[in-house]
Amino acid sequence: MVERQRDAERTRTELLDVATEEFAENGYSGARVDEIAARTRTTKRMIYYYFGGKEQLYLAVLERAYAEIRAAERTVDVDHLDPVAAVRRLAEVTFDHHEAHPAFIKLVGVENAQHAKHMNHVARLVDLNSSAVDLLRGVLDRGRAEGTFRDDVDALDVHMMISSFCFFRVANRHTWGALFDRDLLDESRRGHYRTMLGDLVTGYLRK
Amino acid sequence: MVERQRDAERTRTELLDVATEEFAENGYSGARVDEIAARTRTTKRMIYYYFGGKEQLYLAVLERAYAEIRAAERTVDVDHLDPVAAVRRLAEVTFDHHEAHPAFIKLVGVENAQHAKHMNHVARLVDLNSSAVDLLRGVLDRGRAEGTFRDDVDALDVHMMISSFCFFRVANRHTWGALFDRDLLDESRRGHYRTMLGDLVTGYLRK
DNA sequence: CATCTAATGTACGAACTGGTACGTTAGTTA
DNA sequence: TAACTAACGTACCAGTTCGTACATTAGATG
Repeated sequence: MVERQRDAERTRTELLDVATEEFAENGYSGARVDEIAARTRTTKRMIYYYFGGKEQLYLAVLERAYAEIRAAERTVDVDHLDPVAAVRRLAEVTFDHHEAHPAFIKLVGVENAQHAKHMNHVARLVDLNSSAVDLLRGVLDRGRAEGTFRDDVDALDVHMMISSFCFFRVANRHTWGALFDRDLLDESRRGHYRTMLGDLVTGYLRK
Repeated sequence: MVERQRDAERTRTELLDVATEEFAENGYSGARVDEIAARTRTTKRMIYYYFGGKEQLYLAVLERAYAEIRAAERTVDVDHLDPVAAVRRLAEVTFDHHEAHPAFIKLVGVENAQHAKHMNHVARLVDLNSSAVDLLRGVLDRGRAEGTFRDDVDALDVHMMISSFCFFRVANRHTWGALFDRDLLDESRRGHYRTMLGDLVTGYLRK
């Protein structure tokens, strides 16, 4: 055995990284504690030392995944764009995020499969997410005041419209490949789908 | 022990019914063969007798679930409607189907989690599904010829647009309930979302 | 440099879980 | 009604998997 080096932070982070992949790929019950440990430079013992157990590790993974994606979203500056362009920009950012974070999408699926029972224990997640919708709500208000947007639309509905398109494309990639012989993530169609989403949303919003 | 009655068909069907729920609810690895058997009037032995094993049982479940939903779709008659109304009708049928078959939606998620590796062994599924898109393609052609629809739209893309909205609403119900305190399946919002989808799709298609 | 503790490694057990060997019986058929 | 087979039940095994008891050590602290 090579002489070990101690680095609590590194060990914790490494466990989280590997666990994220493992849980995303295999689901909660499908994920193997031994497998996670084997793919790190530490041992299974450390999962229990740092997190307490499989479930708490999963919780930590989930929290970090959401925190990362919402933090990135908040960096978007839409105030200098006109409402139509701003909505399109937000849709594009969501589109790009989903594509860049397949593990996150899978974790959302895993959590829904469990009726979001773990999520309820992480109050911080609610704040994180509602702030993302607030951004969109502001743009919609601006568009309404300006007269460009219809005034019967709800921000959360628009957020769902955008999310569903982006989510589906990543989440159902494999069944679509098998059933329709179409790779929804094929690079050559990326621009097409990105534009399509923008058209869809702005088309729906316009008076 | 009560005297047993023999009924091969009933036993098979009962196993499939229970297995559908079990796999949908717990995923492939999360599903328990013992649990499935316990919830039927027969024993675990019969799973191996009729299907061969856990994996083949899952395959049978998947195939039947897709067959059911596509069969229902084919009953829709759109030829007597004008293209716009026909598209709206197709969207509504898909919407209703997704809502009425949550187990099916979950199975799609489960299968994607496994990179659709089982689906590839069921050639029949491909035919089933492509025929559903053919129906839509016909309507789009008609609308184009008529001059109502734009002529740069692909039927598969429209199908995805519709599916993603319907799928998301059911699949991500729980995380949305937790994060945004909104029950996407709440009965009071059902009509709203159904209309919204129709508006969205027809709005996108119109010239 | 002696001491102490956070951090780490090893070995193992108890429960679970998919699968099977083997025996039994309901209902059909000659 | 005797013989036969599809249908079914019981008991058990072997591998897996989460979790833990216990031993060890790197590096900080005084």
